[in-house]
Amino acid sequence: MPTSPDIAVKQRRAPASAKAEQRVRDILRVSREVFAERGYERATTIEIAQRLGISEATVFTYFRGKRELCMRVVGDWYDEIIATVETGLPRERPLREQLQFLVRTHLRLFLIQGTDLCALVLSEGRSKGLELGEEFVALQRRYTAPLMDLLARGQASGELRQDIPLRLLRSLVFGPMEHMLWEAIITQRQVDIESSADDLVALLWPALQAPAHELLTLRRLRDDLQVAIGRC
Amino acid sequence: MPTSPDIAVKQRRAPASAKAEQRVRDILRVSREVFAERGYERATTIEIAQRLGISEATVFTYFRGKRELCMRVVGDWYDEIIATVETGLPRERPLREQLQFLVRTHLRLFLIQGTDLCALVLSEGRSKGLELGEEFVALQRRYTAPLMDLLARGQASGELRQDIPLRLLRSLVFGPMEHMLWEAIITQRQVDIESSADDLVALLWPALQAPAHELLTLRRLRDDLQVAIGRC
DNA sequence: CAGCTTATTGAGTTTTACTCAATATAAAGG
DNA sequence: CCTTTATATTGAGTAAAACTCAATAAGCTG
Repeated sequence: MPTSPDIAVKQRRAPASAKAEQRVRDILRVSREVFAERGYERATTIEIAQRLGISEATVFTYFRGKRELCMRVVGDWYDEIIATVETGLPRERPLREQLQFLVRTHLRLFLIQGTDLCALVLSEGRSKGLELGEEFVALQRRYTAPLMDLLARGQASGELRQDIPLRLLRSLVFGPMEHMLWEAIITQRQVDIESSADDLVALLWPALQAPAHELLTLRRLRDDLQVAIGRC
Repeated sequence: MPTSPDIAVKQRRAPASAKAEQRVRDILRVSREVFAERGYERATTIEIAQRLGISEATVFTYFRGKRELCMRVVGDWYDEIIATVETGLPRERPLREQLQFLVRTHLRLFLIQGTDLCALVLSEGRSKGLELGEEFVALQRRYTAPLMDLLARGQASGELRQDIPLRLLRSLVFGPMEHMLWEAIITQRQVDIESSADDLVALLWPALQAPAHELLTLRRLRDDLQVAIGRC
């Protein structure tokens, strides 16, 4: 359960003692359940407290408020995903495989957890992002870092097209994934994760690749050949 | 200000008289302003009432509640976008231009309106979609219909690849657009709409096209040639 | 055990969505 | 013009939920 201090929203009380730390962990654990089950609006601080058998006020001694609590829950979950991606990414393999790993892992983690938390992150992560903008932007940056790195390496090696800003390439990858996830949630459809991921990569790859050098080379070959044949 | 009755959320009181109709329009107009300025959570029914110089209770005689009011606001705005797209789409022009029109119009309408309403639609549209699921799904379907039609025509004519489900192609187009819009909102960056739209289309088009026949043909040519040269 | 720190909470306050019976306004009929 | 009836508006309230705080309990240390 990795908790990165750099994005951690400051709590009301610094959890000095072991007991306090345990409380914080407990509250976060139960909050994740409640937020996932009910969504942000319908989740109540009193329910979180009740499930732990503590007073509502205790929750507020450790967290500034409901919104901040939710951000911590979302942030911690992101951290788990980021860690999984960063450790598992096969950096020595071809770029396309790395992209495939990224997409697969992303979809799998979001959908396996159940669509509940996924919906929370996608919708609440957004609406709340506007208000605690700073922290959310930082989180988002760290979250997209592995992909950005991959894309940058691809551009540097000439394998990926360099005529489009990185930021747009990122949108091209994350946008469809989020759109797919959201669709899976609202239509309640069961999706085949692996094949959807592979389809998506198959679709994205030609768009990301440098506008076909191969094609240009081959065309020139053909034209030369025709000239040569003409001479005969 | 087109209001489509098929997705219109039923109001508390059927607006029989001209006066009632005017009230509904007034409330919707002001609600759009307030929701855009404040977002869903921070918008209050009392502020909407105050701006109109009426009692808060009046709002509730015409609308079942805050959520429903917000859905009407969002729905009406979507209707305007849908109407603009449907009337302006140049169906006789090449497919690529039609796609370009779609993307440009979409980005322009979302960003020109100011990012406020855009943020409301993107974030609240989502979180609230879960609860009033039915109507939202229907709205979404109508909203994506012009693109779906375009894609279907392209697949039928063989211009667009047929080995990927339509639904995924849709995600490929809408996903990045929403991602771009969202990024524009949270980073407060001013984007050049036209050039971003064109970049995006340039990026999407090769992905949507049928996997290059030309390329395959040329590769075969090259290989044959190498064999022939080997024989000499 | 005394004294100090830390943790917990009961009893509030405030805000806000939402209700409803009562009142004001407009329309229709004679 | 007055009465009746339908429609429109609202003041006064309820309920729920986030959040506060002074007071109390628990834990630790010398």
